[in-house]
Amino acid sequence: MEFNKKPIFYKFAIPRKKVILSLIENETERKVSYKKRLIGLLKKAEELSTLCDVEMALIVYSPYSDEPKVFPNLVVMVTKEEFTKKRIKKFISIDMNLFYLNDLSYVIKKNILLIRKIMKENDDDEGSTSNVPHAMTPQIDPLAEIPSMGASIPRNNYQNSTDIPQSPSFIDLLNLNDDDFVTLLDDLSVNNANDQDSNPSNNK
Amino acid sequence: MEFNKKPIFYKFAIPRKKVILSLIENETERKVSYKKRLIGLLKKAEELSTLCDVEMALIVYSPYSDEPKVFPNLVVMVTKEEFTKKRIKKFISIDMNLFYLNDLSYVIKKNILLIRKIMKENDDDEGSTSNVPHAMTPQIDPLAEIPSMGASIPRNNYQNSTDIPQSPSFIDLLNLNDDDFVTLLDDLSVNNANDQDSNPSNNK
DNA sequence: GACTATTTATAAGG
DNA sequence: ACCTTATAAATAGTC
Repeated sequence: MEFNKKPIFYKFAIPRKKVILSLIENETERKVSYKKRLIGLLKKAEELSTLCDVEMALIVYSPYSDEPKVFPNLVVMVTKEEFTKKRIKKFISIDMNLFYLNDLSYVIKKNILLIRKIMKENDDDEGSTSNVPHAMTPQIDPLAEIPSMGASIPRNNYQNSTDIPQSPSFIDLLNLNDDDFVTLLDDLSVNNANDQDSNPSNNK
Repeated sequence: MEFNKKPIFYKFAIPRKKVILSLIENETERKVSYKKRLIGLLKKAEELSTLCDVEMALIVYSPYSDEPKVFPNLVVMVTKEEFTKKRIKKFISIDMNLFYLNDLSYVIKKNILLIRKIMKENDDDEGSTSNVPHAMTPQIDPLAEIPSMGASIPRNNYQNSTDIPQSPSFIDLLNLNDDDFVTLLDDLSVNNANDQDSNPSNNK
């Protein structure tokens, strides 16, 4: 609490009531509480977003306004693909952060599923015009744990590094220009991929 | 704070640092903070939803999990139409609340815009097959202030009332069965309706 | 995961 | 509706 304000003492500023988690019956009280708590919620959302570098969308519909309150200010429908694109770009150019491997694993799994789907369609058509050679057939289960590369990639502070010694093919995968990258994600038509965390330490 | 726990004193439980609103550089610290603050944010969201009876959607994408954290638990894309449908049903069956008139004004404006749009299309086609007679042409600007009926409708506690004495045509409008009601909203194809609050006291 | 000192949010009153 | 303050609630740092 700040002490640089004038110390006027109010006789009855005594909110000692614990918050009871049920609808506030009084309408005026409810609207006042809504306004205060909306500000608080938006602040908390902004703090989480800033402090922990996560993407989020918050939409609040109230009877007090025609238009919903939206965070962030731009109405963006945040999808996992959009989030992952942003994050991996950040990951490539700024810092090699082990936690981000979860995002990469997401992309890899999505792409394996896509390849599988294309191959299955070709098999169903008895097709020979596949743009995915059968030789590429993955012998691993796309839903199985993808071996974490984190343990073998030491923490480093390379900026825009193109010559990280470990896992060159892995880096090749990341070394995409923007168009390639967008294509990589945007072509994904596999939904409900039944994703599971490949990192057991991840919290759901 | 609870006092029914054993009073063990920790020598260094001293979080006297003010929160600095910038990315937490230390990764472990960041993840710990994320977990705590996510719980806090979800709690705040639930409280606001319960206490003030608003609809909301919260989606948080983090690098710590493949799947986003979503509130409420069911992934529902909350639209103004969905929100308004729920709220007006509540409004009709539970309580005549002046604040909800804002929602009704939203529906009315949307429908006026729809009628206008249909008429305009018919005019463009020089059509004679309109399902909206030209006699219904509204002479009012749909974006103009819709007169608030709040002032003339006294607070009442009628339950499922079908004979509220005031504004019978207004009540007729509300007296829809579920199918009619869904149709009323679902047929709306007018987007970007440039809505404005009809009630000056509404906060944006 | 647990705990607590402190900061932060907010209910009630002006 | 905005300002203030006392208290409740959240959480940073530590074990």
